[in-house]
Amino acid sequence: MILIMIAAPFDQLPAAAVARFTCDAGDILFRADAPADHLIAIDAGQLVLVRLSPEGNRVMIAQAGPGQTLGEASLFTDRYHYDCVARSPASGWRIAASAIRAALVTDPDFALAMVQTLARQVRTERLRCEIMSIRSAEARVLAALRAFGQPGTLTAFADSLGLSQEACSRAMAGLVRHGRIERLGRGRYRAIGQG
Amino acid sequence: MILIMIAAPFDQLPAAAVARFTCDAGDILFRADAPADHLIAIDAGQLVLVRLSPEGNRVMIAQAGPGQTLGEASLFTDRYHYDCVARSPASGWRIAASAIRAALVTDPDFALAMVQTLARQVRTERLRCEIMSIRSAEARVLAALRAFGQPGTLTAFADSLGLSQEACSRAMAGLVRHGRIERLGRGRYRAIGQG
DNA sequence: CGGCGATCATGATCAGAATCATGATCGCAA
DNA sequence: TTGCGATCATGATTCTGATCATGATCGCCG
Repeated sequence: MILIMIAAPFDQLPAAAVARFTCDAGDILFRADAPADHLIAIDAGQLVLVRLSPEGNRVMIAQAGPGQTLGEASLFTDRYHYDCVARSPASGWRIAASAIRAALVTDPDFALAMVQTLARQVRTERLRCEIMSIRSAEARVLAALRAFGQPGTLTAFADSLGLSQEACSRAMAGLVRHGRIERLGRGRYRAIGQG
Repeated sequence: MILIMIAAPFDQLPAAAVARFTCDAGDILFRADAPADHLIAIDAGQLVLVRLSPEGNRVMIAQAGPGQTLGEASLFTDRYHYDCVARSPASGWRIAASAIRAALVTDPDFALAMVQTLARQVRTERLRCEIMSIRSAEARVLAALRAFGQPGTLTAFADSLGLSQEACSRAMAGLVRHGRIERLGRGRYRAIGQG
């Protein structure tokens, strides 16, 4: 038998509240305007939230990988506000929003852990907003590398910063020249002195 | 007697857990490495979190205004990691972290309200990120006006979008010309068909 | 009322990012 | 191994927004 652990705080929920999923790149986990009845915890792969801007452009809201969750807002709204799409083959858990709401009022430990998870998410999103308000491409890329590292491809990284792939690539090259970051390989970079 | 309401969910806490504060621009609400024993709910003004970068520059981590909270990390860590500084005259409440932790495990309604508040903040910040990734100044301003309206001055609005004041003003003028938004007065605009 | 600082509007110029174009490199699969 | 599509790197050009400069308008207070 294979045991696959589900990440905190959802390991405290009854087994009936969670369902395993696996998917391929391009699969849609949920769509905007669909009933928001579950959130998603990722074990492997990369998922992204995308939304169409009024002009019809696809805009990335967030990208998440192993250990992260998407769709927390579904707990208190009745419809999703964005599409959740797999960027690569991925697996994880769908967690019933109703079970989470129930556990919040009956399980103090779960409530504490849930608040902690959400507080971290707020902090991360605020940080992303501040980074995106940095004008210079090099400074923005450096700040993002220090804060989050480079989770996926260079193109996806550029998207998440509101930069074109070319501007991001050039900024990386400049930062390497100035000794602020190191190049791990083609399209893979890391801030100096970080894991 | 003057009654000043404290925002949900903190209105459910005992009175001893909250303390009113007012401060001037530049005042420091808490410092990095100080004991993290409270979080801050803002009634008026703008507060920012700043940290020193490896180069020694002051880097803004987050900014928050009326209705938002700062310092949620105090719930789970024993020291602050950033300075909290007032960018303008501000007022609000200091809320004891210990009281929040206690209420989370003893008061199911409070736990629900707290999670709801945080989930909404996550959604709002994600929306901000989405809007900031819109390239065109006019499209970005239009999206922000539709999503949030224009809360304060034009300059502050421009800042929150990562635009210069001049670019924002020009974008507003262009949107008015194209009939997408209406001008309520000098420096005050609104998306067509919104309150 | 008149003065003054803050905010907004707008023109001119410039820097830098987007875009277009092209070649290099990688990963995967036949 | 070879071929091919995806990704990355980089040059050339365009164009948008930042910046600088200036004037207009507003709110406030004496």
